Amino acid sequence: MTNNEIRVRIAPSPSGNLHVGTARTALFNYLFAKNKGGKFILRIEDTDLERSNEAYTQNIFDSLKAMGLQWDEGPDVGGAYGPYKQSERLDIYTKYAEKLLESGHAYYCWCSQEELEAEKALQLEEKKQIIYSKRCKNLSPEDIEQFKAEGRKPVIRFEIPSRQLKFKDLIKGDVEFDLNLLGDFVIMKSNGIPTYNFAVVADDIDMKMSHIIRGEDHISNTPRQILIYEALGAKIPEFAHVGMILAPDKTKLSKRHGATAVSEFIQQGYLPEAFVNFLALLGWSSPDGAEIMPLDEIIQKFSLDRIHISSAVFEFDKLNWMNGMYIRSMPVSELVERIKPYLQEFDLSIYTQEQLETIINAVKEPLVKLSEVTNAVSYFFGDSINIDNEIQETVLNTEESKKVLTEFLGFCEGIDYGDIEKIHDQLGEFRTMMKPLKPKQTMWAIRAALTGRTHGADMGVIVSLLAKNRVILRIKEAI
RNA sequence: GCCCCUGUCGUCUAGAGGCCUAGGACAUCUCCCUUUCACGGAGAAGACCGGGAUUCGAAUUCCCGUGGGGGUACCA
Repeated sequence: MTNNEIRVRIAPSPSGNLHVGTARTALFNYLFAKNKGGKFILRIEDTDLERSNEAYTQNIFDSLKAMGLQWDEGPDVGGAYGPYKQSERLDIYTKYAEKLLESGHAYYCWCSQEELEAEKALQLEEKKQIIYSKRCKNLSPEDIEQFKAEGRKPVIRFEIPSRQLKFKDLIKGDVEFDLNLLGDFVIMKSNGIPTYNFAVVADDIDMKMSHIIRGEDHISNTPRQILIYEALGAKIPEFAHVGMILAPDKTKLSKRHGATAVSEFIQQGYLPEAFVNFLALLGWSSPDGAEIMPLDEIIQKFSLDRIHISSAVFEFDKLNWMNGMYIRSMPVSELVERIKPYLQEFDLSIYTQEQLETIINAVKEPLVKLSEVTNAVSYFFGDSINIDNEIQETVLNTEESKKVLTEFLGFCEGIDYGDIEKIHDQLGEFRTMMKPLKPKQTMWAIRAALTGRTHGADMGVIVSLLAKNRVILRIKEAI
């Protein structure tokens, strides 16, 4: 392995299902790695004992896999730089913290929560900068004994030097911070668990990350992290901060805006490949302007410099369109398989696989989400159907419709139910027979009687698959 | 409050000083196709946040203002 190998990671915390924002960050990392022949690593950041949950970890695995973002190293597949779960790396952080203590970059702090809050309140009142006072920086041995006697457990704080810090972000460009505005921050909590800012750096060093591609909500953490790299004498990776994904009201995307987890979208009937394609276009654009592209094509075309600098609003219109495109272009046999979970309430055994494919083919056009197929296909099942009042009134109860259906009842006898093309011809004949009624009037009456709807699949398919008995039954019921 | 990031059609975006009469996609509207809905095809409408400055020339550079987002934790 060479020193300039590209290694990137996605490091979600299992305190919720995989969020679309995290998913997009994962995607960008994956695309970057694969485009450069590098490695994509999954690390689970479960140091928040309160909120972390095994079920969420599983959801993260499943969602990432569904999107096709297979990781090269991770908790389940292992790798040379494991373990890949922070809860299994606790001793590593302790060692790094001791190093920082020894080198004088960090110190123990015995302040209680209450003392800290009081300090903050005072600073607020005096309109001063809200910064930790460093009061524990130079404690006498007596003070420390005193604190210990009180049973206090210390945290470890990292000391911020007094200077400016500048770094080059691959997306944002130069970013500069005045470190005098930053307070000495906690790297080890009093319970011996590292804080986020410390653990990420320790892990990213150990796991040899070359690039850190993440959301811009981390941009203000970056100076603290760079300081730790420096203090540890480690190589600083390249940073790339991607704009946030916002809800249509331009606030942070959250539950109250509807689905936020990848798994929810998939459940609703969004195809993972369509979802991934859509996500890629949320902030990134291909050099040739192409929009609908499979993952491997996106990998080929991907580069960090085509990531848009600002945040993006997540709207459903384009996702819906794109999902429809993927549904329509998918081979029917595969589509049927993907659709089956949404057909559980029906007795599929009444049709052959071929017939099922014919049905799906006939109803797939207007589908936006797979879940809509349940309703789209319902009149192909069962004997009788329910017809709602409006259709009954406006379509079936007219004189013309009665006439059409009565005529059609007789006509049904001679239909060749096994041949859809022939049915088209025969329906054509029937329309001619019914002149001067408009073709549309004729067809609507039959469609309404057979399906209870004014729109739906091709009539040839409907008549053929319903077959003689059910066609006659439904026509009779409608008259 | 303070700090950081950011602002092109409703939305996603192209755009790196003249190629911009600002391009594409989705959504919207109109028309065509048609046994319905759709799909598909053709077209329309629609944007550079405001103000200064630099320049022969600015969506593109720089300042100020303003809108939006993020951070300011013993959360990640």
